[in-house]
Amino acid sequence: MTKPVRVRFAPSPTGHLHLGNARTALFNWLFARHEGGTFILRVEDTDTARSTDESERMILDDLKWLGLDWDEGPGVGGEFGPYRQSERTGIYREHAERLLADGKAFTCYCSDETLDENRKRARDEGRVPQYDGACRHLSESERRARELDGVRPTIRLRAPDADIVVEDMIRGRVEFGKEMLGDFIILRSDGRPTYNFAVVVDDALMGITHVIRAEDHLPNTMRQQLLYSRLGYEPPLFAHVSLIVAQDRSKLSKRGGATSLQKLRREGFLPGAVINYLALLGWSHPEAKEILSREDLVGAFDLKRVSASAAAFDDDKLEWVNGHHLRESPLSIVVAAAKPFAVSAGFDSDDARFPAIVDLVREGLDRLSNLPGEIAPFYDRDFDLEPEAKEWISLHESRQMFAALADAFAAVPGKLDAAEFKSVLKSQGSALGLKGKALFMPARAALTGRTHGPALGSVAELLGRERVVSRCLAAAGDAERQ
RNA sequence: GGCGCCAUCGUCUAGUGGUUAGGACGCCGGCCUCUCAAGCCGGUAACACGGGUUCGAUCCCCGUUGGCGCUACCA
Repeated sequence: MTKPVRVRFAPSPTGHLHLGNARTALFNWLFARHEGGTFILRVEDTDTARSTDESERMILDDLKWLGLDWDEGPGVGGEFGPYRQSERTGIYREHAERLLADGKAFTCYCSDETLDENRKRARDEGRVPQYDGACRHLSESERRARELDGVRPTIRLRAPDADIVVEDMIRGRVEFGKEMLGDFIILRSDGRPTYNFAVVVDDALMGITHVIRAEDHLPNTMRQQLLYSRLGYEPPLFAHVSLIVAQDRSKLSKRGGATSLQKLRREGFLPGAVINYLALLGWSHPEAKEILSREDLVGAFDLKRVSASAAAFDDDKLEWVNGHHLRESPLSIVVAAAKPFAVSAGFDSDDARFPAIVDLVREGLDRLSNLPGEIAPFYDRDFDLEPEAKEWISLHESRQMFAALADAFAAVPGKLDAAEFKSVLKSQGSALGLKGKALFMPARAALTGRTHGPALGSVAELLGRERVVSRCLAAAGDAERQ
Protein backbone atom coordinates (compact mmCIF):
# COMPACT_ATOMS: atom_id res chain seq x y z
CA MET A 1 0.00 0.00 0.00
CA THR A 2 1.58 3.23 -1.11
CA LYS A 3 0.57 6.72 -0.17
CA PRO A 4 -1.14 8.86 -2.77
CA VAL A 5 1.46 10.87 -4.63
CA ARG A 6 1.94 14.50 -3.70
CA VAL A 7 4.58 16.47 -5.53
CA ARG A 8 5.41 20.14 -5.78
CA PHE A 9 7.09 22.66 -7.99
CA ALA A 10 8.69 25.38 -5.91
CA PRO A 11 10.12 28.27 -7.92
CA SER A 12 11.71 31.39 -6.54
CA PRO A 13 10.08 34.48 -8.00
CA THR A 14 13.34 36.08 -9.03
CA GLY A 15 12.96 36.20 -12.80
CA HIS A 16 11.38 34.51 -15.75
CA LEU A 17 10.62 30.83 -15.86
CA HIS A 18 13.78 29.29 -17.22
CA LEU A 19 13.69 26.20 -19.42
CA GLY A 20 15.31 24.06 -16.76
CA ASN A 21 12.68 25.09 -14.25
CA ALA A 22 9.98 24.54 -16.80
CA ARG A 23 11.15 20.99 -17.34
CA THR A 24 11.31 20.37 -13.59
CA ALA A 25 7.76 21.65 -13.30
CA LEU A 26 6.74 19.46 -16.23
CA PHE A 27 8.24 16.29 -14.76
CA ASN A 28 6.51 16.92 -11.45
CA TRP A 29 3.23 17.59 -13.20
CA LEU A 30 3.54 14.55 -15.46
CA PHE A 31 4.39 12.34 -12.53
CA ALA A 32 1.44 13.63 -10.51
CA ARG A 33 -1.00 13.26 -13.38
CA HIS A 34 0.32 9.84 -14.33
CA GLU A 35 0.01 8.61 -10.77
CA GLY A 36 -3.32 10.29 -10.17
CA GLY A 37 -1.64 12.36 -7.48
CA THR A 38 -1.61 15.99 -6.46
CA PHE A 39 0.53 18.71 -8.02
CA ILE A 40 1.31 21.58 -5.70
CA LEU A 41 2.76 24.97 -6.50
CA ARG A 42 4.72 26.69 -3.77
CA VAL A 43 6.42 30.04 -4.05
CA GLU A 44 9.82 30.19 -2.39
CA ASP A 45 10.16 33.88 -1.72
CA THR A 46 12.31 33.87 1.40
CA ASP A 47 14.91 35.91 -0.43
CA THR A 48 13.02 39.14 0.08
CA ALA A 49 15.66 41.19 -1.67
CA ARG A 50 15.35 39.39 -4.98
CA SER A 51 11.75 38.18 -4.98
CA THR A 52 9.16 40.26 -6.79
CA ASP A 53 5.42 40.03 -7.29
CA GLU A 54 5.95 40.74 -10.96
CA SER A 55 8.21 37.75 -11.27
CA GLU A 56 5.74 35.51 -9.48
CA ARG A 57 3.01 36.70 -11.80
CA MET A 58 5.11 35.91 -14.86
CA ILE A 59 6.04 32.46 -13.64
CA LEU A 60 2.45 31.53 -12.87
CA ASP A 61 1.48 32.87 -16.26
CA ASP A 62 4.12 30.75 -17.97
CA LEU A 63 2.95 27.63 -16.15
CA LYS A 64 -0.62 28.31 -17.17
CA TRP A 65 0.48 28.84 -20.74
CA LEU A 66 2.20 25.46 -20.68
CA GLY A 67 -0.99 23.97 -19.30
CA LEU A 68 0.61 22.78 -16.08
CA ASP A 69 -2.31 23.32 -13.75
CA TRP A 70 -1.78 23.00 -10.04
CA ASP A 71 -4.16 21.45 -7.53
CA GLU A 72 -2.94 23.46 -4.57
CA GLY A 73 -1.11 26.73 -4.44
CA PRO A 74 -1.45 30.44 -5.17
CA GLY A 75 -4.79 31.25 -6.73
CA VAL A 76 -6.40 27.90 -5.99
CA GLY A 77 -5.74 27.47 -2.27
CA GLY A 78 -5.63 24.10 -0.56
CA GLU A 79 -5.68 22.71 2.95
CA PHE A 80 -1.93 22.90 3.46
CA GLY A 81 -1.47 26.60 2.81
CA PRO A 82 -0.40 29.25 2.76
CA TYR A 83 1.67 28.42 -0.29
CA ARG A 84 4.04 31.37 -0.20
CA GLN A 85 6.95 30.96 2.14
CA SER A 86 6.86 34.62 3.05
CA GLU A 87 3.46 33.94 4.58
CA ARG A 88 4.73 31.03 6.66
CA THR A 89 7.38 32.67 8.81
CA GLY A 90 5.55 31.80 12.01
CA ILE A 91 5.63 28.13 11.11
CA TYR A 92 9.38 28.15 10.55
CA ARG A 93 9.98 30.01 13.79
CA GLU A 94 7.97 27.45 15.75
CA HIS A 95 9.96 24.64 14.24
CA ALA A 96 13.25 26.36 14.92
CA GLU A 97 12.26 27.01 18.50
CA ARG A 98 11.30 23.41 18.94
CA LEU A 99 14.74 22.34 17.76
CA LEU A 100 16.25 24.90 20.08
CA ALA A 101 14.27 23.58 23.02
CA ASP A 102 15.26 20.02 22.18
CA GLY A 103 18.91 21.03 22.12
CA LYS A 104 19.13 20.08 18.44
CA ALA A 105 19.90 23.63 17.45
CA PHE A 106 21.64 26.59 19.06
CA THR A 107 21.86 30.34 18.73
CA CYS A 108 24.95 31.73 17.05
CA TYR A 109 26.34 35.22 17.54
CA CYS A 110 29.29 35.10 15.17
CA SER A 111 29.70 38.13 12.92
CA ASP A 112 29.79 38.02 9.15
CA GLU A 113 33.42 39.06 9.26
CA THR A 114 34.47 36.23 11.55
CA LEU A 115 32.57 33.76 9.42
CA ASP A 116 34.15 35.06 6.23
CA GLU A 117 37.61 34.82 7.71
CA ASN A 118 37.07 31.24 8.81
CA ARG A 119 35.79 30.33 5.41
CA LYS A 120 38.73 31.87 3.68
CA ARG A 121 41.25 30.19 5.92
CA ALA A 122 39.62 26.80 5.50
CA ARG A 123 39.67 27.13 1.76
CA ASP A 124 43.29 28.20 1.73
CA GLU A 125 44.14 25.12 3.74
CA GLY A 126 42.19 22.90 1.37
CA ARG A 127 39.53 22.05 3.92
CA VAL A 128 35.79 22.21 3.49
CA PRO A 129 34.73 25.61 4.75
CA GLN A 130 32.40 24.96 7.59
CA TYR A 131 31.29 26.49 10.84
CA ASP A 132 33.96 26.26 13.52
CA GLY A 133 31.52 25.69 16.34
CA ALA A 134 32.35 28.85 18.23
CA CYS A 135 28.86 29.29 19.64
CA ARG A 136 28.07 25.61 19.90
CA HIS A 137 28.73 25.26 23.59
CA LEU A 138 28.04 28.73 24.90
CA SER A 139 26.55 28.83 28.39
CA GLU A 140 23.22 30.47 29.13
CA SER A 141 24.89 33.49 30.70
CA GLU A 142 27.26 33.89 27.78
CA ARG A 143 24.31 33.90 25.40
CA ARG A 144 22.51 36.44 27.54
CA ALA A 145 25.57 38.66 27.50
CA ARG A 146 25.66 38.65 23.68
CA GLU A 147 21.97 39.44 23.54
CA LEU A 148 22.55 42.37 25.88
CA ASP A 149 25.25 43.58 23.49
CA GLY A 150 22.49 43.79 20.94
CA VAL A 151 23.63 40.91 18.74
CA ARG A 152 20.76 39.31 16.87
CA PRO A 153 21.61 35.63 16.66
CA THR A 154 21.05 33.14 13.89
CA ILE A 155 19.89 29.65 14.72
CA ARG A 156 22.11 26.76 13.66
CA LEU A 157 21.36 23.08 13.52
CA ARG A 158 23.77 20.80 15.33
CA ALA A 159 25.35 18.59 12.69
CA PRO A 160 25.90 14.94 13.54
CA ASP A 161 29.19 13.14 13.64
CA ALA A 162 28.13 10.68 10.98
CA ASP A 163 28.14 10.37 7.20
CA ILE A 164 24.90 10.93 5.39
CA VAL A 165 23.46 8.73 2.69
CA VAL A 166 20.95 9.97 0.15
CA GLU A 167 18.97 7.44 -1.84
CA ASP A 168 18.07 9.00 -5.16
CA MET A 169 15.56 7.50 -7.61
CA ILE A 170 17.61 8.59 -10.59
CA ARG A 171 21.16 8.47 -9.27
CA GLY A 172 21.04 5.67 -6.78
CA ARG A 173 22.96 5.82 -3.50
CA VAL A 174 24.95 8.99 -2.91
CA GLU A 175 27.17 9.34 0.14
CA PHE A 176 28.37 12.52 1.75
CA GLY A 177 31.15 12.46 4.32
CA LYS A 178 30.41 13.98 7.70
CA GLU A 179 33.20 16.50 7.16
CA MET A 180 31.01 18.06 4.47
CA LEU A 181 28.46 19.17 6.96
CA GLY A 182 28.86 21.93 9.51
CA ASP A 183 26.32 23.40 11.88
CA PHE A 184 24.35 25.25 9.26
CA ILE A 185 22.00 28.15 9.72
CA ILE A 186 18.28 27.41 9.64
CA LEU A 187 16.96 30.77 10.79
CA ARG A 188 18.55 34.07 9.86
CA SER A 189 19.13 36.81 12.38
CA ASP A 190 16.09 38.65 11.04
CA GLY A 191 13.92 35.60 11.66
CA ARG A 192 13.54 34.45 8.05
CA PRO A 193 14.28 30.80 7.37
CA THR A 194 17.06 29.69 5.08
CA TYR A 195 16.24 27.73 1.96
CA ASN A 196 17.00 24.26 3.25
CA PHE A 197 15.01 24.75 6.41
CA ALA A 198 11.95 26.24 4.78
CA VAL A 199 11.90 23.53 2.14
CA VAL A 200 11.98 20.70 4.63
CA VAL A 201 9.39 22.19 6.93
CA ASP A 202 7.09 22.85 3.99
CA ASP A 203 7.62 19.55 2.22
CA ALA A 204 6.97 17.71 5.48
CA LEU A 205 3.90 19.72 6.44
CA MET A 206 2.48 19.60 2.93
CA GLY A 207 2.84 15.85 2.84
CA ILE A 208 5.14 15.78 -0.17
CA THR A 209 5.91 12.18 -1.13
CA HIS A 210 8.38 12.72 -3.97
CA VAL A 211 10.78 15.59 -4.38
CA ILE A 212 11.56 15.89 -8.07
CA ARG A 213 13.95 18.76 -8.69
CA ALA A 214 17.12 19.72 -10.52
CA GLU A 215 20.48 18.17 -9.86
CA ASP A 216 21.97 21.33 -8.40
CA HIS A 217 20.02 20.53 -5.26
CA LEU A 218 21.66 17.19 -4.72
CA PRO A 219 24.22 18.53 -2.23
CA ASN A 220 21.42 20.27 -0.34
CA THR A 221 19.69 16.97 0.08
CA MET A 222 22.32 15.98 2.59
CA ARG A 223 21.25 18.85 4.84
CA GLN A 224 17.59 18.30 4.22
CA GLN A 225 17.87 14.63 5.01
CA LEU A 226 19.36 15.57 8.36
CA LEU A 227 16.63 18.11 8.99
CA TYR A 228 13.95 15.47 8.48
CA SER A 229 15.44 13.23 11.10
CA ARG A 230 16.03 16.09 13.57
CA LEU A 231 12.46 17.30 13.08
CA GLY A 232 11.10 13.77 13.39
CA TYR A 233 9.48 13.79 9.97
CA GLU A 234 9.59 10.99 7.47
CA PRO A 235 11.63 12.07 4.42
CA PRO A 236 10.13 11.89 0.92
CA LEU A 237 11.67 10.03 -1.99
CA PHE A 238 14.15 12.12 -3.94
CA ALA A 239 14.66 12.26 -7.70
CA HIS A 240 17.29 14.65 -9.01
CA VAL A 241 16.88 15.48 -12.67
CA SER A 242 19.86 16.65 -14.68
CA LEU A 243 20.40 20.21 -15.79
CA ILE A 244 19.77 21.52 -19.28
CA VAL A 245 22.82 23.03 -20.97
CA ALA A 246 23.39 25.02 -24.17
CA GLN A 247 24.70 23.43 -27.37
CA ASP A 248 28.28 24.05 -26.31
CA ARG A 249 27.63 22.45 -22.91
CA SER A 250 27.85 25.78 -21.16
CA LYS A 251 25.14 27.04 -18.89
CA LEU A 252 21.92 27.75 -20.69
CA SER A 253 21.44 31.09 -19.01
CA LYS A 254 23.13 33.57 -21.28
CA ARG A 255 24.35 31.91 -24.45
CA GLY A 256 22.61 29.98 -27.16
CA GLY A 257 19.09 29.89 -28.46
CA ALA A 258 15.89 30.28 -26.61
CA THR A 259 16.37 30.11 -22.89
CA SER A 260 13.19 31.39 -21.37
CA LEU A 261 9.59 30.42 -21.88
CA GLN A 262 8.88 34.04 -22.70
CA LYS A 263 11.24 33.89 -25.62
CA LEU A 264 9.76 30.64 -26.88
CA ARG A 265 6.31 32.13 -26.69
CA ARG A 266 7.40 35.17 -28.63
CA GLU A 267 8.96 33.02 -31.32
CA GLY A 268 5.74 31.17 -31.88
CA PHE A 269 6.15 27.77 -30.35
CA LEU A 270 2.96 26.02 -29.34
CA PRO A 271 2.74 25.09 -25.65
CA GLY A 272 2.05 21.49 -26.59
CA ALA A 273 5.22 21.43 -28.65
CA VAL A 274 7.31 22.95 -25.88
CA ILE A 275 6.05 20.37 -23.43
CA ASN A 276 6.65 17.60 -25.93
CA TYR A 277 10.21 18.73 -26.59
CA LEU A 278 11.06 19.37 -22.94
CA ALA A 279 9.85 15.91 -22.03
CA LEU A 280 12.13 14.41 -24.66
CA LEU A 281 15.04 16.21 -23.08
CA GLY A 282 16.01 13.62 -20.53
CA TRP A 283 13.11 11.26 -20.84
CA SER A 284 12.29 8.79 -23.58
CA HIS A 285 9.13 7.04 -24.63
CA PRO A 286 9.30 3.25 -24.19
CA GLU A 287 8.41 2.77 -27.85
CA ALA A 288 10.67 5.61 -28.96
CA LYS A 289 7.74 7.77 -30.05
CA GLU A 290 8.72 11.40 -30.41
CA ILE A 291 5.63 13.38 -31.29
CA LEU A 292 3.43 13.13 -28.25
CA SER A 293 0.34 14.92 -27.08
CA ARG A 294 -0.15 16.04 -23.52
CA GLU A 295 -2.28 12.94 -22.91
CA ASP A 296 0.36 10.68 -24.48
CA LEU A 297 2.97 12.12 -22.15
CA VAL A 298 0.83 11.72 -19.06
CA GLY A 299 0.08 8.15 -20.01
CA ALA A 300 3.66 7.12 -20.68
CA PHE A 301 5.67 9.16 -18.19
CA ASP A 302 7.86 7.18 -15.86
CA LEU A 303 10.66 8.40 -13.59
CA LYS A 304 12.54 5.22 -14.40
CA ARG A 305 13.10 6.42 -17.94
CA VAL A 306 14.56 9.75 -16.93
CA SER A 307 18.20 10.15 -17.88
CA ALA A 308 20.88 11.08 -15.36
CA SER A 309 23.07 13.04 -17.73
CA ALA A 310 22.78 16.69 -18.69
CA ALA A 311 20.97 17.40 -21.95
CA ALA A 312 21.78 20.09 -24.49
CA PHE A 313 18.98 22.27 -25.73
CA ASP A 314 18.56 21.94 -29.49
CA ASP A 315 16.71 24.62 -31.42
CA ASP A 316 16.45 22.50 -34.56
CA LYS A 317 14.67 19.67 -32.88
CA LEU A 318 12.32 22.00 -31.05
CA GLU A 319 11.39 23.46 -34.43
CA TRP A 320 10.80 20.04 -35.86
CA VAL A 321 8.54 19.11 -32.96
CA ASN A 322 6.74 22.43 -33.27
CA GLY A 323 6.22 21.88 -36.98
CA HIS A 324 4.47 18.63 -36.24
CA HIS A 325 2.24 20.21 -33.64
CA LEU A 326 1.47 23.12 -35.95
CA ARG A 327 0.36 20.71 -38.66
CA GLU A 328 -1.34 18.09 -36.51
CA SER A 329 -3.10 20.07 -33.80
CA PRO A 330 -6.78 20.93 -34.26
CA LEU A 331 -7.01 23.96 -36.55
CA SER A 332 -8.89 25.99 -33.95
CA ILE A 333 -5.95 25.75 -31.55
CA VAL A 334 -3.45 26.81 -34.18
CA VAL A 335 -5.67 29.64 -35.37
CA ALA A 336 -6.05 30.96 -31.84
CA ALA A 337 -2.30 30.81 -31.30
CA ALA A 338 -1.68 32.43 -34.68
CA LYS A 339 -3.94 35.45 -34.19
CA PRO A 340 -1.62 37.54 -32.04
CA PHE A 341 1.18 37.06 -34.55
CA ALA A 342 -1.00 38.17 -37.44
CA VAL A 343 -2.42 41.10 -35.53
CA SER A 344 0.90 42.45 -34.36
CA ALA A 345 2.10 42.36 -37.95
CA GLY A 346 -0.93 44.40 -38.98
CA PHE A 347 -3.01 41.70 -40.63
CA ASP A 348 -6.70 41.31 -39.99
CA SER A 349 -7.23 38.04 -38.17
CA ASP A 350 -11.00 38.60 -38.13
CA ASP A 351 -11.04 38.19 -41.89
CA ALA A 352 -13.40 35.32 -42.66
CA ARG A 353 -10.63 33.68 -44.66
CA PHE A 354 -8.17 33.69 -41.74
CA PRO A 355 -8.68 30.11 -40.50
CA ALA A 356 -8.41 28.77 -44.03
CA ILE A 357 -5.28 30.84 -44.68
CA VAL A 358 -3.68 29.52 -41.51
CA ASP A 359 -4.67 26.01 -42.45
CA LEU A 360 -2.97 26.45 -45.80
CA VAL A 361 0.27 28.05 -44.64
CA ARG A 362 0.77 25.92 -41.55
CA GLU A 363 2.02 23.15 -43.83
CA GLY A 364 5.25 25.01 -44.31
CA LEU A 365 5.55 26.61 -40.90
CA ASP A 366 7.86 25.65 -38.07
CA ARG A 367 7.20 28.62 -35.84
CA LEU A 368 4.40 31.16 -35.68
CA SER A 369 6.78 34.10 -35.78
CA ASN A 370 7.14 33.29 -39.49
CA LEU A 371 3.40 33.44 -39.99
CA PRO A 372 3.12 37.11 -41.09
CA GLY A 373 5.51 36.56 -43.97
CA GLU A 374 3.53 33.55 -45.13
CA ILE A 375 0.09 35.11 -44.98
CA ALA A 376 1.08 38.48 -46.45
CA PRO A 377 0.28 37.49 -50.06
CA PHE A 378 -3.33 36.84 -49.05
CA TYR A 379 -3.80 40.43 -47.99
CA ASP A 380 -3.73 43.57 -50.10
CA ARG A 381 -1.64 45.58 -47.70
CA ASP A 382 1.98 45.85 -48.79
CA PHE A 383 1.48 43.42 -51.64
CA ASP A 384 4.72 43.49 -53.55
CA LEU A 385 6.71 41.36 -55.99
CA GLU A 386 9.99 39.75 -55.03
CA PRO A 387 12.79 40.28 -57.57
CA GLU A 388 12.69 36.68 -58.66
CA ALA A 389 8.94 36.90 -59.12
CA LYS A 390 9.39 39.90 -61.40
CA GLU A 391 11.71 37.86 -63.58
CA TRP A 392 9.12 35.18 -64.08
CA ILE A 393 6.50 37.74 -65.00
CA SER A 394 8.67 39.48 -67.52
CA LEU A 395 9.69 36.33 -69.34
CA HIS A 396 8.90 36.69 -73.00
CA GLU A 397 6.67 33.62 -73.04
CA SER A 398 4.59 34.65 -70.08
CA ARG A 399 4.14 38.34 -70.84
CA GLN A 400 1.19 37.96 -73.12
CA MET A 401 -0.60 35.56 -70.88
CA PHE A 402 -1.76 37.78 -68.00
CA ALA A 403 -4.32 39.90 -69.80
CA ALA A 404 -5.94 36.81 -71.26
CA LEU A 405 -5.87 35.16 -67.86
CA ALA A 406 -7.56 38.12 -66.23
CA ASP A 407 -10.38 37.99 -68.77
CA ALA A 408 -10.74 34.24 -68.43
CA PHE A 409 -10.91 34.31 -64.63
CA ALA A 410 -13.33 37.20 -64.71
CA ALA A 411 -15.55 35.21 -67.03
CA VAL A 412 -15.80 32.17 -64.77
CA PRO A 413 -19.36 31.77 -63.61
CA GLY A 414 -19.83 31.32 -59.87
CA LYS A 415 -17.07 30.83 -57.35
CA LEU A 416 -13.49 30.57 -58.47
CA ASP A 417 -12.41 27.45 -56.61
CA ALA A 418 -9.13 25.60 -56.79
CA ALA A 419 -10.25 23.12 -59.44
CA GLU A 420 -11.84 25.80 -61.60
CA PHE A 421 -8.77 27.97 -61.31
CA LYS A 422 -6.48 25.20 -62.41
CA SER A 423 -8.57 24.20 -65.37
CA VAL A 424 -8.81 27.79 -66.59
CA LEU A 425 -5.10 28.34 -66.06
CA LYS A 426 -4.25 25.18 -67.96
CA SER A 427 -6.51 25.86 -70.88
CA GLN A 428 -5.24 29.43 -71.21
CA GLY A 429 -1.71 28.11 -70.95
CA SER A 430 -2.11 25.48 -73.60
CA ALA A 431 -3.44 28.13 -76.00
CA LEU A 432 -0.04 29.78 -75.64
CA GLY A 433 1.87 26.52 -75.55
CA LEU A 434 2.64 26.93 -71.84
CA LYS A 435 2.39 24.17 -69.26
CA GLY A 436 3.97 22.89 -66.08
CA LYS A 437 6.55 25.09 -64.49
CA ALA A 438 6.53 27.58 -67.36
CA LEU A 439 2.84 28.12 -66.75
CA PHE A 440 2.55 27.89 -63.00
CA MET A 441 5.57 29.92 -61.99
CA PRO A 442 4.57 33.11 -63.78
CA ALA A 443 1.05 32.68 -62.45
CA ARG A 444 2.35 32.12 -58.93
CA ALA A 445 4.61 35.13 -59.23
CA ALA A 446 1.75 37.32 -60.40
CA LEU A 447 -0.72 36.12 -57.77
CA THR A 448 1.53 35.94 -54.73
CA GLY A 449 4.57 37.98 -55.58
CA ARG A 450 6.61 34.96 -54.56
CA THR A 451 8.19 31.98 -56.23
CA HIS A 452 7.42 29.63 -53.36
CA GLY A 453 4.29 28.79 -51.44
CA PRO A 454 1.35 26.44 -51.01
CA ALA A 455 -0.46 24.76 -53.89
CA LEU A 456 -1.45 27.54 -56.28
CA GLY A 457 -5.03 26.40 -56.77
CA SER A 458 -5.76 26.64 -53.06
CA VAL A 459 -4.00 29.98 -52.90
CA ALA A 460 -6.15 31.34 -55.73
CA GLU A 461 -9.33 30.12 -54.14
CA LEU A 462 -8.52 31.96 -50.92
CA LEU A 463 -7.44 35.05 -52.80
CA GLY A 464 -10.85 35.18 -54.43
CA ARG A 465 -11.69 36.12 -57.96
CA GLU A 466 -11.35 39.84 -57.45
CA ARG A 467 -7.76 39.69 -56.27
CA VAL A 468 -6.84 37.06 -58.83
CA VAL A 469 -8.12 39.21 -61.66
CA SER A 470 -6.61 42.44 -60.41
CA ARG A 471 -3.22 40.85 -59.80
CA CYS A 472 -3.27 39.33 -63.28
CA LEU A 473 -4.03 42.76 -64.65
CA ALA A 474 -1.25 44.30 -62.61
CA ALA A 475 1.16 41.65 -63.88
CA ALA A 476 0.09 42.38 -67.46
CA GLY A 477 0.87 46.03 -66.85
CA ASP A 478 4.23 45.24 -65.26
CA ALA A 479 5.19 42.92 -68.08
CA GLU A 480 4.27 45.58 -70.58
CA ARG A 481 6.53 48.17 -68.97
CA GLN A 482 9.57 45.93 -68.84
C1' G B 1 41.10 23.82 -3.90
C1' G B 2 37.40 20.26 -1.54
C1' C B 3 33.06 17.30 -2.23
C1' G B 4 29.36 15.44 -5.54
C1' C B 5 26.92 14.21 -10.25
C1' C B 6 27.57 12.91 -15.34
C1' A B 7 30.12 10.52 -19.85
C1' U B 8 26.81 5.94 -26.66
C1' C B 9 26.67 9.40 -33.61
C1' G B 10 27.43 17.05 -33.93
C1' U B 11 22.58 16.99 -30.72
C1' C B 12 18.37 14.11 -27.97
C1' U B 13 18.49 9.11 -26.83
C1' A B 14 17.55 3.19 -26.93
C1' G B 15 20.12 -0.94 -25.55
C1' U B 16 22.71 -5.69 -23.88
C1' G B 17 28.04 -9.51 -20.24
C1' G B 18 28.19 -12.22 -26.72
C1' U B 19 23.76 -7.05 -31.23
C1' U B 20 25.58 -5.68 -38.39
C1' A B 21 25.22 -0.87 -31.27
C1' G B 22 18.71 0.77 -32.78
C1' G B 23 15.60 5.31 -33.31
C1' A B 24 15.01 10.80 -33.76
C1' C B 25 16.88 15.95 -35.07
C1' G B 26 20.49 17.98 -38.34
C1' C B 27 23.20 17.23 -42.81
C1' C B 28 23.67 14.76 -47.87
C1' G B 29 21.13 12.17 -52.00
C1' G B 30 16.57 10.35 -54.34
C1' C B 31 11.15 10.06 -55.07
C1' C B 32 6.77 13.10 -55.25
C1' U B 33 5.66 17.96 -57.32
C1' C B 34 3.94 24.38 -60.50
C1' U B 35 7.53 26.06 -56.32
C1' C B 36 8.80 25.78 -51.15
C1' A B 37 7.61 22.84 -47.39
C1' A B 38 5.48 18.33 -45.73
C1' G B 39 5.65 13.13 -46.72
C1' C B 40 8.24 8.66 -48.34
C1' C B 41 13.02 6.05 -49.44
C1' G B 42 18.28 5.83 -48.79
C1' G B 43 23.04 7.63 -46.85
C1' U B 44 26.35 10.04 -43.04
C1' A B 45 27.94 9.54 -37.98
C1' A B 46 28.97 7.11 -31.58
C1' C B 47 30.09 3.32 -27.02
C1' A B 48 36.10 9.54 -24.01
C1' C B 49 40.94 7.18 -22.37
C1' G B 50 43.78 3.56 -19.30
C1' G B 51 43.71 -0.45 -16.17
C1' G B 52 41.23 -4.54 -14.13
C1' U B 53 37.01 -8.67 -13.44
C1' U B 54 35.50 -12.25 -17.22
C1' C B 55 35.98 -17.30 -22.09
C1' G B 56 34.11 -12.50 -23.66
C1' A B 57 33.22 -6.05 -22.05
C1' U B 58 29.82 -0.31 -24.67
C1' C B 59 27.54 -2.67 -20.36
C1' C B 60 30.51 -4.46 -13.85
C1' C B 61 34.88 -2.26 -10.68
C1' C B 62 39.04 1.29 -10.18
C1' G B 63 41.70 5.31 -12.08
C1' U B 64 42.50 9.41 -15.71
C1' U B 65 40.47 13.16 -18.53
C1' G B 66 36.55 16.28 -19.58
C1' G B 67 31.77 18.71 -18.60
C1' C B 68 28.55 20.37 -14.92
C1' G B 69 26.94 21.36 -9.91
C1' C B 70 27.61 22.61 -4.74
C1' U B 71 30.94 24.83 -1.51
C1' A B 72 26.22 31.86 1.65
C1' C B 73 22.35 34.81 7.19
C1' C B 74 20.87 32.85 -2.45
C1' A B 75 17.53 29.56 -3.96
